[in-house]
Amino acid sequence: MRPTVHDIAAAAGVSLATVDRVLNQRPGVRHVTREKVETAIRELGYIRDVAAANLAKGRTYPLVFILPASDNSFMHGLNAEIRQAILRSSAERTDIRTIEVSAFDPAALVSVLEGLSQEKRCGIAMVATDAPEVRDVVDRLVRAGFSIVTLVSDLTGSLRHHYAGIDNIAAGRTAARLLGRFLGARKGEIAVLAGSMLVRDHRERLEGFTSVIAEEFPDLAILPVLEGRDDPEVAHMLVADALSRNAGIVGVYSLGAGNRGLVRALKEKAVDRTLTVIAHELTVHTRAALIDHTIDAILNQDAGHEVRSAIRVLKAKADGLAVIEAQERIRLDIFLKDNLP
Amino acid sequence: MRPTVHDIAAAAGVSLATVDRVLNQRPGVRHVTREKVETAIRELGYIRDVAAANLAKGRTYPLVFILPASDNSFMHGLNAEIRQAILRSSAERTDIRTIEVSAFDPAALVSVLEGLSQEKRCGIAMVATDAPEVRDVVDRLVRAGFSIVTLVSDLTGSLRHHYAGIDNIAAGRTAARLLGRFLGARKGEIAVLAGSMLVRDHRERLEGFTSVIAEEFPDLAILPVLEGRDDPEVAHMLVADALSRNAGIVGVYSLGAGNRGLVRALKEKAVDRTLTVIAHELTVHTRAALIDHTIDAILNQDAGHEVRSAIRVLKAKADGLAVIEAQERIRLDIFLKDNLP
DNA sequence: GATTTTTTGATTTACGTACATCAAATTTGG
DNA sequence: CCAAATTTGATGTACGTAAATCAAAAAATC
Repeated sequence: MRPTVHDIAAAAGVSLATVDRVLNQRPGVRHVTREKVETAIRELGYIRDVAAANLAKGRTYPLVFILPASDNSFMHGLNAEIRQAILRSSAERTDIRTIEVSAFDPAALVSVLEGLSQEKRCGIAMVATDAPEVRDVVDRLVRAGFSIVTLVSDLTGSLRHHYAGIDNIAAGRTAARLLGRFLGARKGEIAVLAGSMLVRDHRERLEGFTSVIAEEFPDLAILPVLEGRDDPEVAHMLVADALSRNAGIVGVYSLGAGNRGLVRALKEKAVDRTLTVIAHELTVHTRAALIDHTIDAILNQDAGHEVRSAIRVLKAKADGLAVIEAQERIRLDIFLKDNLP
Repeated sequence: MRPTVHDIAAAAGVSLATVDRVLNQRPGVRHVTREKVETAIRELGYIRDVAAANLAKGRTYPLVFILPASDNSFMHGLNAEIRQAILRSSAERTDIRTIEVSAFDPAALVSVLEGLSQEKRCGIAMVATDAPEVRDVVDRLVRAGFSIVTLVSDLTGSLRHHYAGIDNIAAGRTAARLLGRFLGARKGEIAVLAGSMLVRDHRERLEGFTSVIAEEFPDLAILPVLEGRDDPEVAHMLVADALSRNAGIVGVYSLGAGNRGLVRALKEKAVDRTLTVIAHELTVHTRAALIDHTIDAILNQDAGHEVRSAIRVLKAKADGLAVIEAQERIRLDIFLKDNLP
């Protein structure tokens, strides 16, 4: 049987009340006594029964999700997963709130975070916009005792506790290798469709992609990046235009959202030529395109996993517990038409 | 706040004791009274607080893992993950035991299961050997109230509650498409290395593989399957022999274990020719081979996820709770050298 | 050494559920 | 209508922890 507070009290030769004071860092314990108790805790390998503690405290975990107000399938999916999590919140003792901020807008994000810093402590999961002022508020919040995980897009160099998202450089590299290998000996040009080069995850994907193409597939040339702003209409226009004007395009890498427009452009302009296409994010549109061979492979991050992982990590941080690292690694899913879920 | 037993009692106009009798299906409640309580439960949307209930009961979840005594990296990994789970068992209230049975031996598996049927109820996670007599015991155990999930290898047609493993047909199909696309226009023969055609997952992978090759890559011919019995030495011998005798081999699909032998054979016999190789299971050997380009892609199932998923499902079944389906889907991981974990 | 302050102990209640006991009420059978 | 059987209520204890109160002991201050 695992030891209880009673065992600790007995082992340390103190009363239950003192053990409680130590465990919950309440004042009024001499240094030496505190040490005795801490030694007993270590030696007996005591671990607080979180379930019992939560029951006694009537505890809930206040969590806030901060999301960009972007109108694309991926963000809708992420929202849906958060709603699912809210449905489970009574069983999981969470109390989840979501806040939308305008996309690509560091100032808006900063003001929301500053608002939170005035409130009582909570766990924060945020899709980070990569800017120094954001980093600063995040660091301040962490120092003030908030737990923060970045979601989908990271904020490297900050004190955030965890990143629940894929390795975007690896994703770009993987896309490049798949494209290169699928094209085999073919030479030609590659069109790259991104959302915006202001977003870190898109920059990283592109970085990974270009470096592998350059290193290992010298016969392929990458055309200037098309920035579709994750908008299907813009994406359609840009891709259709590129395909019309450049007959040497043999492959397309779409590393952002707005793939509905991409697919439409491909069906209009690329019926006659055999293009190899890799896109990000599994949605109804990309899924259909994968099945009808318009797209050859889809790289995906599982929004459900990301949300559940963020919640698990934030709860664990709030309790000062360790997480199972391997469980929280968000994997890059590669879908061909044969392994669709 | 979620409703408690007290709320149910008040709403149904009965005492706490009666609610308790209904909830824990104890005798001594008239039919009409039971209905009243059940109505109140439904109307208030009462859900038992599992944490509090487990605390009160001092409950632990007795779980048994039944594994084949196979000496390969994958099974070692699976074992390691179970040991990790055992380390967490006090926090998760599990009481995990593992039983080894000789591999590919339905009779041995049946006798272990029959032994368990004599003991008190528990949750069972088993690597199934696909045989009618196994199906029969499993069905009997399920009817007797045991929860059963199959692990890695399924037992379709049985009453098992859940399968924690990948879709092996999809895995085979995916391997075929990757190999076909990587080979591009090249024609030639494909060597397939399996463990044993007596194992369901290997049969299914082969089935998926051959069907996609036949449908979509008619220029590729599949050679008779090499059965390496998941043994590195046998695998080495078979693959080396095949490569020596057949100059037309352009690709290899290794759908079982024993890849250490495969890699050795490839390095000896295939230095001069450009083979495309797809293998299953990420181990130290396949990982190194992926990095040095001996292998082109690795298909993997995450043993850690499988074990954790099996445990979550068995616990949920024991409590009569629903599982998050999407969370329990075991995905086929595709690793190129760029997205290794 | 007396007084104040700090530290510690003892005890209680609570969280939501399980489970047991005994008494009281109700139903059933004759 | 009475006795027996069944059903229901009332109550208490337990699980492991949190949190509060008040008394007692120890340490620090003068």
